[in-house]
Amino acid sequence: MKDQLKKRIESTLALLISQQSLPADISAEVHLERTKDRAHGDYASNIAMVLAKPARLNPRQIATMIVEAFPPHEMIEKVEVAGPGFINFTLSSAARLQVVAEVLQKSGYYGLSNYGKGKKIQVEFVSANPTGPLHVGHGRGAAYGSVVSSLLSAVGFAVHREYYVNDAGRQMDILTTSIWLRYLEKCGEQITFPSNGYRGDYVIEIADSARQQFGDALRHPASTVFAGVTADEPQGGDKEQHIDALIQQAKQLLGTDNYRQLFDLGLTAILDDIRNDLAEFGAEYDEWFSERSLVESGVVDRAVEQLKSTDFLYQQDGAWWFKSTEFADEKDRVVVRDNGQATYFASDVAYHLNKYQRGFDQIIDIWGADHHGYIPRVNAAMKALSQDPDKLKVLLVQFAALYRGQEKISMSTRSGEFVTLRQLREEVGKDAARFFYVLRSADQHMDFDLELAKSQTNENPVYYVQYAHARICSVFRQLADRKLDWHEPTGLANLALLTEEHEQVILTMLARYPEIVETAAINYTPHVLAHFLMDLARDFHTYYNAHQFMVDDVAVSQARLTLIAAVRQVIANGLGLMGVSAPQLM
RNA sequence: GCGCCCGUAGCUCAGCUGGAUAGAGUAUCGGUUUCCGAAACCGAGGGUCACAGGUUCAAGUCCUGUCGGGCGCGCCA
Repeated sequence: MKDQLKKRIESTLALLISQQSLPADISAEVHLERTKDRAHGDYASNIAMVLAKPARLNPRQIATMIVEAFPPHEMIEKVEVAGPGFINFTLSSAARLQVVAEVLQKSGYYGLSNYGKGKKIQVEFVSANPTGPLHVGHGRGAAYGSVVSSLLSAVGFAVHREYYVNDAGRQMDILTTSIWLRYLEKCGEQITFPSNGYRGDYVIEIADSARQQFGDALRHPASTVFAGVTADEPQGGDKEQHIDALIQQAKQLLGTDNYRQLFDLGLTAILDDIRNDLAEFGAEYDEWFSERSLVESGVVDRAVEQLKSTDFLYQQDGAWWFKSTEFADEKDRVVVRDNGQATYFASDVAYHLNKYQRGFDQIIDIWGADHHGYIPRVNAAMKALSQDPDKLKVLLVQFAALYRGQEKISMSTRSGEFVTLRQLREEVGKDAARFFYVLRSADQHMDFDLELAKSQTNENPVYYVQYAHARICSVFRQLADRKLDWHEPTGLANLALLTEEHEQVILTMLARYPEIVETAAINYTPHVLAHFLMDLARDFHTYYNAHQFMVDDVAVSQARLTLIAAVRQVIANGLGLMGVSAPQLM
């Protein structure tokens, strides 16, 4: 409808120019938008005001010319000039009503489109280090990433959801060492746990299973373990050096095979937990991509070699540096350390190069806002490797500050003092948690009040939307109880009886839904959908309170039932995209 | 110091990429149930869109500066 209108405006303009009513040398893109106020019709265009200056005419004068020359159309009831020079279009009743039949006919498919034309798009999200359970901070990325993926899929992209598993590197060594030290405690050794180790209870649980699996086979006397290890921070030493020394001890005393087995035990336990957690949260993945696989298959080394061949890599102080300042980064970055070890950045370059090579048309990374400083160097590396920088889009999700009432909760994985995503789900429920996370735009800092989210009352907007759905279901149950019937064809045939203001508002909302899905998908703004659903629910509740659906006039009754059946469908579709359930009873 | 995200009602936030009288929820106050679910609805009060300039028919929205908040700036990951 909108596109048809646009074309008609454009051809009207062309007509006016050919009649020399307007100068020939003017041009502007016709912009058409939904009106905020129903008094302004359904659509409005500002084209007359945009053309006023180049045409050297009064905007209202231009608008009047367009309106008078505008060809009549059965779908358009009236076209009029308003305000400073807007052209308002009011749709005919028939045009407004047709959405009901469309919704019911397409049912679960209503709102889907082929905007993306099957283009391959990869969405990588969460990708938290497998060094501990996911916490509520990761929850926001999980909810956001999964809804963005669903939206993109809904508008016709072939979406590939991926989790990058950082299963190589120092953090994993710290985890492995932490597990080992807890294991030694289980064996009866007296251990002073390093201040930089992972302290969560889950480490102790993994140590328990290590004990079951290995018995005392990995046991070494504490005196041997700590022999020659530099002091920890509380003892006046450096905590980083201390933990590094302990890692070396672990590798040496355990030997390669045992160390690797312990490493894998921890990795598997935590990764299984994360997988399970995300699945229960409704965040599904197509692929779990291992960093270690990149390293071990030599892909990282090849990427480094490839960089070396570009003139953007140079050697200094024994290390290899990437000249990212050539691409607007603030400083150059080390790719290979003086000890010959590739940096994390190197594997990230390799990983992103790999994404390009897999042939995605669009690559989306969803990162926590704390990684924003990382964007320029990744972009720089891709440019240096002659990849199209426009294909890569990094979306940042701002932090969710956690509150319990007025009190701010500090979060730290190392110390083990954090609220896990699992705890949150258990307390709040999946539906409320997802809706709450996605309610705010991602680039907005958000205060997540656990007390508020926990409260299973009207304070939580998800119930408001779900209630609208359940309420409609309830109407149809009542109908059956009263031995009445909903006959869809009768309803569709009598839609013209929906003349109430509330009904007109709802019709507009139903028609807007596909536009909302598209907007939300293209701009990666799922909160737009959340807000739409709240608005639609409000419009329905208002309607519900103002009018009866089961009235004596069969034609009116059937028409109204048909309308609310369409509302129910759209709410269900929208909640479905958000990964939130649409209950029939609650 | 530099970079990124912000600053809108008492509080939490929208504001459709520049449009018409800046909106919701919540909180406060007042009302609605012999009637399909009151987890709902209706009404009222509440604003210098941080501040100052600029761009134009039009600025909460764009540009510059100032102030304030969050985050990041390692041969860590």
